[in-house]
Order: sequence, then C-alpha cells, then structure tokens
Amino acid sequence: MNSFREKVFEVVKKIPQGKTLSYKEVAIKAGNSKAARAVGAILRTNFDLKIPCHRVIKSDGTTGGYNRGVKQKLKLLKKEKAV
DNA sequence: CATTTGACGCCAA
DNA sequence: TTTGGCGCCAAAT
Repeated sequence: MNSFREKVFEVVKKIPQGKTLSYKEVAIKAGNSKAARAVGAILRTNFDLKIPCHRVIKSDGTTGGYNRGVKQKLKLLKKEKAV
C-alpha cells in the first residue's frame, strides 16, 4: 500500500463473497472517510479481475456503476448475495 | 502545473 | 420524496 489506491484494492479484494461494502466504507477502511468519490474513480480506472468491484455499492443501496456494465454488476450481486 | 470531471456522501429546502 | 448545493479525492485533459 504505497498509495491510497493500493489500500482501496486491498480492501475491495478482502470483501467476502455474498457481502457488499459502500464506497464510503471502502474509503474509511482505506484510511480516508471522505474519499468515497476517489474510490469510484480508482476502481473505474483500474481493470483488475482480482478486484470484486461489483461488491462495492453506494451507501443508498444502489449499485452505482461498473466497468463490465451495470447489468452484469446487478446479476453478480444477485447471485452472490442470494447464496 | 491548473482545471475539469466523476462508479460518492451528506445536509438543507 | 425529490432536487440542489457543498465537500473530498484521484485520474484525465
């Protein structure tokens, strides 16, 4: 974790299957409770399949966006949360 | 280097 | 409940 993004990646990678964290939660775990926006920017610019970014949603409960398409994100969440 | 944009969050009206 | 405004951070231009 040499930068904030590294921390964000670590946090998101640690999200267990069937669970979802809000951008703010991820930001807090990464060390900046106000960097929710930055988390989205980071996940958006970083395409890493090792990062289950589909488990990161808004605090409102809405999914937000996804680099593979919101439809895919909804489907993944539905499947993972359903189990 | 300065400015703008955006997968966000919270508050007030 | 919905809309508008402000704050915060990282990446893109």
